[in-house]
Amino acid sequence: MRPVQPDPAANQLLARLPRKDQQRLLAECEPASLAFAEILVEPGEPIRDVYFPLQSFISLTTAADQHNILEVALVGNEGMLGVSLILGVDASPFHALVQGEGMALRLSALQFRRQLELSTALQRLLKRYLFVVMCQLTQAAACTRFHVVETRLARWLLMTHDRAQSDRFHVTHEFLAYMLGVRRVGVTKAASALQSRHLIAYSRGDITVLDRPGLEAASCACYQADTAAYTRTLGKR
Amino acid sequence: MRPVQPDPAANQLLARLPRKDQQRLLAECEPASLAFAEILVEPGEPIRDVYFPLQSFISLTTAADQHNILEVALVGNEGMLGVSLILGVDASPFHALVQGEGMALRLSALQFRRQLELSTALQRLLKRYLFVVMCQLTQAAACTRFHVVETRLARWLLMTHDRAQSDRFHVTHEFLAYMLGVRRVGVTKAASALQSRHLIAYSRGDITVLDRPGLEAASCACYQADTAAYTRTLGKR
DNA sequence: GACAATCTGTTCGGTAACGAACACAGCGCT
DNA sequence: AGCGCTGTGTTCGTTACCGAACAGATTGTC
Repeated sequence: MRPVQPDPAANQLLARLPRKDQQRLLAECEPASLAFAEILVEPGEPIRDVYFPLQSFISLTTAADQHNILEVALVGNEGMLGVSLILGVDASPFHALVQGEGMALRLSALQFRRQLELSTALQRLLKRYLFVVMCQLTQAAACTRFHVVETRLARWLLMTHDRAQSDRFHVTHEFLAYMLGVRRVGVTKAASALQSRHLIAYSRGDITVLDRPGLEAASCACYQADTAAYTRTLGKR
Repeated sequence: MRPVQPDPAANQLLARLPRKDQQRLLAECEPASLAFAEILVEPGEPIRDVYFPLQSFISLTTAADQHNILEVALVGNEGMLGVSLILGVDASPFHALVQGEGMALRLSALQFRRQLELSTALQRLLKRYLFVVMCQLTQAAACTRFHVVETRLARWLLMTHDRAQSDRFHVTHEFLAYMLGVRRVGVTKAASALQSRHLIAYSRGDITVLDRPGLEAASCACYQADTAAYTRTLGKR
């Protein structure tokens, strides 16, 4: 199914690099297959590798305390994991957990730093991406505070839909509850509401997006705000 | 009361710069007196000036929608306003609103960018500070989600206490409610709980911290997490 | 001293979450 | 066929917060 030699343009950040810088970076990258629920980084721990997701996508989460977890951002083929390295800090503020399995391009922290020194275009691009991540963190804080589970769920599904590059993906209510920082019961209620409106369908962890525009209408403006920040800072394509 | 020629070391970031870089930067700075409730930046708008607070401090807020506002970070003499410029983006993800009036050192965006080019030490320092801000945003998201008003209020008071450099500062319940994203009634209830435990005293907008250790015990671990992230990434003093 | 403005305290009914527990249904395994 | 695991649905009582409204208390102004 998957290309043996992954297409670099499958990652939107890489695709935005000038040919020369792109090739130099790709020469150092190795394809990595990310398994579901794999933990790539833990906060405090030094970042060993950075990842440019192709079909995979990764949740960034934080813990308020032992049992209270919250997803604060999602990284798919539009971004990268390990941006904090460009700030000269080799730690991560988040947990990083594979949400959607698939391929990514991997680079050691050392190699990555060397590539950064060699390419001002790469620096420039990733700094701008980091700005987008900051916008997303900010948005996440406000959204989580003010919006009800159902609209937050709709938003989450949209974000995942974008990154899964498929109308179907695998997530249980239990897992969603974990990401949204609510009880499983709350997710079940919200999800069945969306289902009864024929926006999604699900069964035993398989979620299908049926009506994308409807889902956008059911979500809060935070989704639009995120994508707008992305295109505004990084440009249209 | 205030020094005519402000002491640069009153800002902890500036104090961390090597003598030479510090002097070059200070030569370009002009002292600015920030008035309460002054708006320094709005999201989307280009950043005209950056500020290094001395005794003043500034709230960074975001809006989920028209009437739902939330503070996501606080900038005092330990930080600066306008960090996003180091990412090569001259927009801000937040509103910036003066919380505590007082002096700050101001620099135009243009001058600031020039200083950045001249000083790798400044770059290095501010990148690390930006990392700290990311940690704070993350923490804010989780704290806002999971912790009750009373502990969040305690945390807010501690953060402000640090930056006000005084046991007393002026904030009404109304304003606090705005920052914490809750109703004024909720703040009144939480505040009177803290007061009845003799941790704080207040009257018509004047809040006095009576028992700092007690307040720390009443707040969530998020406060410690924030300060820990700061000292961990920027070093002890 | 009267008045207005600001700040704080209290009340009401309503709601969206919470924790805990249990019921059941689909699926794979032997 | 029977069993167990995983995922979903539902219920119970409880809690923290909501919006709205009003009451009192302090302060500054004329």
